[in-house]
Amino acid sequence: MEHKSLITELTQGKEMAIQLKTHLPSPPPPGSSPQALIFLTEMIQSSFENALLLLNWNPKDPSEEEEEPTKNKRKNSSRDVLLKRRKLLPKWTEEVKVGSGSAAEGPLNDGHSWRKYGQKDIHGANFPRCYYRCTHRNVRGCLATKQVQKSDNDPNIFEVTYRGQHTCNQSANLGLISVSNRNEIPEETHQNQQNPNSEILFNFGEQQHFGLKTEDFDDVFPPFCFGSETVDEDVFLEQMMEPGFVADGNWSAAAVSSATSETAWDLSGYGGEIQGVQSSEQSNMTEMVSATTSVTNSPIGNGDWELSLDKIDFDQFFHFDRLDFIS
DNA sequence: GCTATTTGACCTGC
DNA sequence: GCAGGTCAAATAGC
Repeated sequence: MEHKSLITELTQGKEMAIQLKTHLPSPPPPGSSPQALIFLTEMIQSSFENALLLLNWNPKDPSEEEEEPTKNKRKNSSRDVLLKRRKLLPKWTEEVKVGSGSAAEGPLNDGHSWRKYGQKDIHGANFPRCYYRCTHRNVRGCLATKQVQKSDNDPNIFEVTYRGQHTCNQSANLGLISVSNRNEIPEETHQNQQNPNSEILFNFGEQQHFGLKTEDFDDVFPPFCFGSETVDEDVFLEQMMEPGFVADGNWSAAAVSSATSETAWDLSGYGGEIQGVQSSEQSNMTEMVSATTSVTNSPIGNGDWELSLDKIDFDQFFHFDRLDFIS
């Protein structure tokens, strides 16, 4: 009953977010970019959708418990729904290079706790693919999964495909994240020409909302924790709306930059063994993940902004999939 | 005893 | 029919 009311409320919230998007002023208010407004409304909508997803998933849903246990649980319709939802989850790929002699056979510690649930020999691949899901899946309904497979070309390289966002709010102890302004990186440097100190690149496949092929950096930028404090999302949203935050394309740098020229990726989560990561196609996000940092063009690239960022923990549903939004 | 891993079976999409 | 992805019972490790 309570559960149902909650779903009703969330559904209404989602619908209102959709309506809000349709009522966005055109042209946008001074100082605001249309992309930013659309992005925000979609963020709101996304949050509601994820909340609904979590509620529907709840394994303790009485309606599910009442179901007669059948021999073949895979026929369960709720399970089918879950599988369909899972298919729609954002997906991206990283290539992680590990040092020789490392314990890389494991799930590659990326700050989240994973539980292996399967391994499969892949046709045409020299190495099997391992399947991991979030340890907190049963407890918190976190649908995040990842697949780890050794590269055929280089056994030291693991292709890690993430799917879904962590809804368990695990705190990945990744530290500073430095991101460069895509506008400041020559096109030819978008791939494999990142700062050698921070060679973690990404492959973002599948879904595109705004064009940029990444959906979720929750793992890549695990919940965007800058410091130990929790997010003040309002502060972030408010500042994100500042003129120039989006319009000049510096938002990403400002949002996740430590404003330092040093490599800011704290890869200790990978056991400190990451030596480099290679990117393949569609690395639209590679420009966002660079050691090179420059936010000088951005009004938020000042000390005050950095200070406020110390408290920012990006919303777990924050989607960096807005190319138009960035450009 | 609890938790994680292994592995064969099952399901789904192409 | 095949390949990829997931489930879940069996097993191992603590």
